[in-house]
Amino acid sequence: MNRPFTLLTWNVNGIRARLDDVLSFLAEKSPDVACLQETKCEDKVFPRVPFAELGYTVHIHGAKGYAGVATLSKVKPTEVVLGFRGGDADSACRILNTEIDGLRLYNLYVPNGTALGTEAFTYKLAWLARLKAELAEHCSPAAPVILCGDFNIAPDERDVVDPRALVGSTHFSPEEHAALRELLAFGLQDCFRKHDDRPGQYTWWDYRRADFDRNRGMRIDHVYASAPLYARCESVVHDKTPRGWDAPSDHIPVIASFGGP
DNA sequence: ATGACACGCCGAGCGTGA
Repeated sequence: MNRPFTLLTWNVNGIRARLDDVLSFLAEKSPDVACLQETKCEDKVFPRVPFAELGYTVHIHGAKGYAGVATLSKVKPTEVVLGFRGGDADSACRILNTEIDGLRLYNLYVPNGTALGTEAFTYKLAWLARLKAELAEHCSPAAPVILCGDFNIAPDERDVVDPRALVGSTHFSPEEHAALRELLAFGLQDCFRKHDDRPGQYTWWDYRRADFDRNRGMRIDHVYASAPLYARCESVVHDKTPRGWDAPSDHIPVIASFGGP
């Protein structure tokens, strides 16, 4: 991407349940690339056509009723990899790895982890370690690389309401923080924190207890960039507008803007 | 402390989410 571009990442919590929201948001913001998570549908029923009509090439990696990722781009990708490279297939449909106009873009839906001490939690940590290994083997931090999506980890105390209340809980454990640190040690930086050091800047709020109205959420949707792109990042916006629409996703869209090289 | 919302499974609660 040897020109300015914008990138959207959004956990939509069901693309069919959120189709009108996503289409109107894309039509208004017109990002060059859009990474969607939790599409929750098989590829054969993914609503490709309306996105194509907005000018996007559509790549999807989905499964029935659960998880699923989609990457939409105005420029057609030169490479598309579903899941991890090599080894067993990413049957959970959590990774869509594309190369778009020289940009290596990982659209990620990191496993939830459920609770500390569960198999799902072990899987989450192993999944992050495997991603780190793949980056080390196949990518260079000197190249333009972006990892974005729903990481299901709040990086630090500014990204949660009450750190003490989360002791022993998933999404904010020392183990998850270590796994994220290890992944980012590849050579990636948090684009949001380049521009904003305030606490309480969340991207997800539970539907229950009126948590959105009380701003009781977490910042778990992130855009991480390698040095050459981090330097070009001009803004990262958490757009709360769609959360005010009828029957919204529990996550809001995050839009990162990058200037020219 | 517990439960609280929502989605998609298919036609009712249930698994999952975070």
